[in-house]
Amino acid sequence: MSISAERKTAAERREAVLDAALDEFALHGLGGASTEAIAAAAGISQPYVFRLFGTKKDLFKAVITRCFRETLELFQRAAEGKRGPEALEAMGAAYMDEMLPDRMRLRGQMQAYAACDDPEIRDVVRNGYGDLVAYAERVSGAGPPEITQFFATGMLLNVIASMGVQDGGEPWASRLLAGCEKP
Amino acid sequence: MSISAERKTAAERREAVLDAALDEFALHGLGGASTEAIAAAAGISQPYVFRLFGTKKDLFKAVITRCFRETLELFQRAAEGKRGPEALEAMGAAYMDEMLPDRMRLRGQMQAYAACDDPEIRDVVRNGYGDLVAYAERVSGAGPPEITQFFATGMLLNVIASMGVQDGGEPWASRLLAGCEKP
DNA sequence: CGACTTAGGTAGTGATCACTCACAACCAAA
DNA sequence: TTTGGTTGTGAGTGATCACTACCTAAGTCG
Repeated sequence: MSISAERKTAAERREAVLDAALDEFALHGLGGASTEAIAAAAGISQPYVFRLFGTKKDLFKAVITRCFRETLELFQRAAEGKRGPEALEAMGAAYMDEMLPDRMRLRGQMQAYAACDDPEIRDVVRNGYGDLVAYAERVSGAGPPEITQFFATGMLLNVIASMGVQDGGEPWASRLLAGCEKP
Repeated sequence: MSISAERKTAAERREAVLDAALDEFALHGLGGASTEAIAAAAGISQPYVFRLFGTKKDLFKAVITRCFRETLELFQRAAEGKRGPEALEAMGAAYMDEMLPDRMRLRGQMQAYAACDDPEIRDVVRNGYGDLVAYAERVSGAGPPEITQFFATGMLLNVIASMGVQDGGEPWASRLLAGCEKP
């Protein structure tokens, strides 16, 4: 090491790389992201990124896997002790409060959907999203119309946030957002 | 030219490049797309792509601009002569029939949302999407709850198609799709 | 036939890319 | 103190990248 920075466990480094990679992938996508930039942001050398994750695509998969897992945990925390429609409502509120403000996570999610042409990535996304749907169905006991509406609204919110029109600048966006509240 | 292929007008070449670029961008994103591949698919040399469009990003913007315009035209054709809720319904049906099967257009759309960190691209996407919303509101006369549901459902369909789970392979996806039909 | 515009190519630019290899420094246990 | 696993880097590798400078051939019009 250059000046002998402190040694950390590989697990800690992996977390740091995942954090840095989320930002880089979120901003530039799988193809546009630079492993050099990820390494620099994580505070390690670029070869060590490959030592820890093997491949850029593998790193991407690890990032979105963690992302989906954290979203599922967010849902679980929000719905804890609740059942039926109010569980769904709590999950939606938690999503709006904690997920939507996190621009990097949001963009990272969009990059994951966009990269679904690759079969390996598609599998990760499928599993992650499927788990979210399964959990929502199970904890709420709701059927197609409500569950679909729940996830459709979430998807629209993602895109609105991606476009950055959630701050009242565009009247049509404000109207779309108003329609997201349950009647 | 190598063997003297036929000369075309610049406008024709531009269309060919836009077609090729849609595929390439849809599959690999803005950062991951190769102008070399686009040129090859369009049947011209790579420098001529730059002569016609200036920059890779400019080409990307041109692709998504055309994409949004064609979607708007699809809506207009579907809603022709109709007003109120049945206009919205016709637009939704047209979207499912003509847009969803076109995987490249779908993925291209997702790539556009994903690339919205760039302000120039964000502007194009904002305008394109805003036009769609404005038209839907105007022709249907509907307010926030219906319009929001319309676009939220469309967004969910895009993602389901991106994940490739619309063919009945995943039960949870089939349930989500079932919820997309109007009650 | 020239003169001018437009369509299109060849050849190359430096930069950046993901990824590899060999090696070094640290730490723990025998 | 040696030994061996773990953490980490320096220095490259060829490939590919977006983009440019310059040239040529084809149509068009006098």
